[in-house]
Amino acid sequence: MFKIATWNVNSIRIRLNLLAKLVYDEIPDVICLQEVKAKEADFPFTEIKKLGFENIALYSMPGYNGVAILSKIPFLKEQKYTRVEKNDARHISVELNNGIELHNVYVPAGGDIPDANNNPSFVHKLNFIDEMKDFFEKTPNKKRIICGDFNVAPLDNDVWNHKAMLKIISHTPIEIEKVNNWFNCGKFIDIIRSIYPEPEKVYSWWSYRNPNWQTNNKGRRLDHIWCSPDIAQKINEVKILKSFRLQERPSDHVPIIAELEI
DNA sequence: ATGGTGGAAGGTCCA
Repeated sequence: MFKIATWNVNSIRIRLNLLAKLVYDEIPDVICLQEVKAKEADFPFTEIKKLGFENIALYSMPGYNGVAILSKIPFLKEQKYTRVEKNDARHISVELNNGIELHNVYVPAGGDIPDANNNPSFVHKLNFIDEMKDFFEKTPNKKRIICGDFNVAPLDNDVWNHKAMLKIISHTPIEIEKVNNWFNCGKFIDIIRSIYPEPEKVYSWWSYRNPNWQTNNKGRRLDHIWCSPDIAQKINEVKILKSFRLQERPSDHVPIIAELEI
């Protein structure tokens, strides 16, 4: 049995109490965090080790971005990746000693204007996704999990209104095409949708800017867990922990849990 | 019809 969590925490230091709740409630073996927003010297290694995660792989920078893998399972190897020629701290991987190669990815949000000619952030996002596809195409592996905040809601029911969202970054056709190319290059399985297939609406993020987020429920499924075909038939359970959005000082993303038999 | 909120920093930038 292998239990993995992925969560965009939007600052690890602010979210330590909720991280502890996640650990106590779900007892995951591995937690992938995005947007830790703390440089190495400010990262709460001691507190996280006290929660039972002795193995920590961190790729971070001051202020923005930053990804971490917290694990009860030792690492055989870890790697940080420079993406689109920026030391942006958005992609880290570890080889777990249970044979799984685990990638934790934070795809750029891409700004507000859905036009590559007028928005360098959007270009950066598109190039980032292309680079992910190239990377995974060139380095096939049969026991692989890729998870994180991809900042793209690829399916119609990953957003509250498919048609209304087509011009909103995270659901534009060009992003969806690129994410699909990435997805298809490894014949990956969308672990979340394998348990909650369309047309069910599935969201993992609700904007901070909407105080009525619960009533309006205009969420998006931006966070993903994919796996290679070899481990796909052994998915026991997937949970999207929406209650974390109701806690005091929540992240705008909620944790996602997947339990696999490996 | 632009703003709404949150976080890191201690300016504004980013989401």
